[in-house]
Amino acid sequence: MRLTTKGRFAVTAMLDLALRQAGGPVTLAGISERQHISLSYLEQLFGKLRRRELVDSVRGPGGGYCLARPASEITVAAIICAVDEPLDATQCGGKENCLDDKRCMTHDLWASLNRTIYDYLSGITLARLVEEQHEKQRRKTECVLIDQRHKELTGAAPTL
Amino acid sequence: MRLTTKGRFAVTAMLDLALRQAGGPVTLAGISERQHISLSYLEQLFGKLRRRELVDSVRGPGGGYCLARPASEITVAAIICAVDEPLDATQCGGKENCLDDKRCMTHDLWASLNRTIYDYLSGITLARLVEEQHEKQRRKTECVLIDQRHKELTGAAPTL
DNA sequence: TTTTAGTTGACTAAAACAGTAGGTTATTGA
DNA sequence: TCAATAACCTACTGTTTTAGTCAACTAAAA
Repeated sequence: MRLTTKGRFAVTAMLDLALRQAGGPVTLAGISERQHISLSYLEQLFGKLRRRELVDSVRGPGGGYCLARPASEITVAAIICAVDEPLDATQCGGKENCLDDKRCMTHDLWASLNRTIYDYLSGITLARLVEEQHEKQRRKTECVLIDQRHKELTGAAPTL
Repeated sequence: MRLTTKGRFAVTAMLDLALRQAGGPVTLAGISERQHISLSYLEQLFGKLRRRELVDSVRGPGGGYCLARPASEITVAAIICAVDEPLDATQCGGKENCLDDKRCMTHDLWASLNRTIYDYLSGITLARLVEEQHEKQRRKTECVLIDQRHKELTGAAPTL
């Protein structure tokens, strides 16, 4: 499993989508604006995400993309694998033809590393990321409320 | 932390070095031949490894490279970080200037992912890889001996 | 039928990857 | 002292990936 910025873009975009899909299909133009990812690049990424059936598309006005499955069934690993297509892992592609009297030391190392990363990312769903995001939002709101209350008590006019 | 084949080359080369350094400095030419990595590419990689003080060099005939520290104190993470220089992690480089009213969702995700991978690779030392390699060798030798013994018992001439 | 928005393909600049070429310096040992 | 060895260094090459642009097209809604 390769780890580059491409995967991060895809995850960021999917998270944005997950956070907003309650209000119907989400347009790439919107994601592009909010997350500062070029529209055309998003088009490429979502082409792959659609082919891997992680998202569904709706054309025409009011259209956009929705998650093809519940957010709880979409993992970060799946997203990264979808866009980072050649998940080259051990050079010899799992086969042990990297031999030459030594049979490719580090083969086991990379296979194992790959597994660890994949397992970790397979355990993280979009649903969980959404929840964390909401949690963060909640904490922020709380601070604002406490701040307002404090100002009321100390006689200052509450800020709009 | 980025994960590409470059890091794998470096780890493979360092493992080769660790396995042979008992017999004095190891030449890049030797590593190049055994591991099928181009000599000039190795020179680039070892330039970085030397600057990060993971290896020491000895010039002149009989020279080569040695580990700068005991193999038990050199981790795979250190090797990868040494050659994959820009260990760009969260785009915003750890700072939270990726804000824009949302403060870069996925920031936490990537920081956390990065940590997981780094921690995993920090737990793997060259010494452990060397040990695993020896273990593998031992098993292979065992098989050969058993095979010879079997042939002796069944009357076949032992193979040279 | 015009607007919206996805779909596709070709193309591009810049960076990273992997390797090449050609030189220099330091050390050894003949 | 001189030749061989091997590290060291710089610049250059070709390929792939990254990130993005552009233009044409299709489906659906208003």
